[in-house]
This record gives sequence, structure tokens and C-alpha cells, in this order.
Amino acid sequence: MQAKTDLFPPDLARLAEAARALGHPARLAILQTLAERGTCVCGEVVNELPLAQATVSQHLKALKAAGLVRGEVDGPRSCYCLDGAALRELADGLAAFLGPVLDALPPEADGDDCC
Amino acid sequence: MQAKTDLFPPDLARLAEAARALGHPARLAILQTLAERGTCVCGEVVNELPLAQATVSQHLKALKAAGLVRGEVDGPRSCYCLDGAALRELADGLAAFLGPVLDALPPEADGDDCC
DNA sequence: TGGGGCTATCGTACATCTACGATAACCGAT
DNA sequence: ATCGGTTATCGTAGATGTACGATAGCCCCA
Repeated sequence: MQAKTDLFPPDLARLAEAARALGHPARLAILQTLAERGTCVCGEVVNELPLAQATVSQHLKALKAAGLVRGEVDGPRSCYCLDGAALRELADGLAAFLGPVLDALPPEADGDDCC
Repeated sequence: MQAKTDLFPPDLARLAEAARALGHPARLAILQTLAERGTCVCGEVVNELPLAQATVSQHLKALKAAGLVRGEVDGPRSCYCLDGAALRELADGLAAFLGPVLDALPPEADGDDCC
């Protein structure tokens, strides 16, 4: 992307990058599958999803690039698992971002007034 | 996008859509600006960002499409503000997704073992 | 009625994403 | 050494995202 990410605070850029990794239902489903099954082989993930193997591999690559998943090329069947530290960091980052935003909202919680 | 979002559970699709809205530093910065200043005119947002006015307007449109922001065309200066309910729903959705994933992680919290 | 400032939209250019088939690489077992 | 199953990568096609200049619409104020 030619997003001028260097024009923004690095923490925002990092959080956006992680959020983008969550920005596709297939990747969310992959994370869920990895969580439910613990360590998991690529083939099992492919079977869970209505996508071609190449596409799943691409999504896995994206998740790995985002650091949310680690993969070990374990012979004939690569092994993927969640990166707990990265996921916790992501959860913390989201909370740190959303928290203040939510706190800044008008106290009268329901009738969202604008202007 | 030709993402086959109908092939995935609707809750995953919705969460992915919202996450995608957070997937750009400019949009995160916009949300922060709106939160800090409360109700805010488009021009002020433009001044906060290193982007052209047209680009900011596009990002605002994306946020509005995602439902995170509401805008009122208030005469010469459109007025944008956060949609508290949607933001809370997003935070809840993320928590509902990340929580179980984190809980499923190997208890030995540090030495992330794979396979 | 005419500026003048503020926004939204259009059109464009380029980059990235999504998805898939085909193919290559790789290891274990025969 | 070869076969078979598994995974990664390549190449491609089409859709979407990002960014901007230019332009049109709009309201307030003079």
C-alpha cells in the first residue's frame, strides 16, 4: 500500500496494521480454528474454510507477516500456531485505543447527540 | 471486494468489516481527533492530518459506512461525531473474539511452544 | 445578489487485496 | 530412487483501497 504510514504516529501505524490483519473473515476464522485446535496443520485449516488451499496459504502468510501467527515448516506438514504475546499485545493495543475514545464519549450514554 | 463474506459466519463478517475500518492509521487518527475534540468539523480533522481534504473526506465516508461515525450536514460545515453505540459494540465484538482465543492459548504463558 | 469559505463528489492513477489454478519444493514411505 | 501427500509460491484476473487535483454544491455574510 502506498499509505503514508510514516506520516502517522508509529503506534497508530502498528495498530492499524494489526487491525488490518483482522479485517477479513477468513483470517478471523483461521485464528479461531488455531485457537480451538491448538497447534494445527495447514490442511486442517483449509478443510475448515470454503477457500482454495492457495488462498488459505496466502491468508496464513498475511497473519504470519502481521506476527499474530507463527509457523514451523515441519517436514511435509507445516505447523501453525498462535503467537500469544502478539495477540495479547494486540488486545492491549486495541483496548488502549478504544478505551480513551469510549471514555471521551458524551456521558449521557444513549441519546447520541451530535453537535 | 469480492471477498466471499457470505461464505463465513455473519458475526465474523461483521467483525472483519469493523476491523477493516480500523485498518488505516488515518482512520485511527480521525477517531482520536473526534474523541478528543468531541463534536468536530471536517476542516479541523483535515488540519490534524497530513492528507488532502478529499482524502480525509473519503476516510470519513468509510468510517460512516462502517457505522463508527455519524455525520450531519450542518450548513457550510459538516459535523462529525463518534457513534458511541457502534464503538461499544465493536469493542465488545473484539473482546468476544479475542477473549476465547487468548484463553485457548497454552497455559505456560511465555515459552510459546509450537507443535 | 455576489463573493468566500467549507465539503462532497468525480475522475484518475497507481498500489494492494482476494482468489484461484498450476506448478514447484519438500519430506516420508514404499 | 520414486511415488504420494502436503504446502508454498508463481502468475493472473478482477475488485478494492489510497491519494490527489479539479470541480460542483452549499450556506453564511456583506
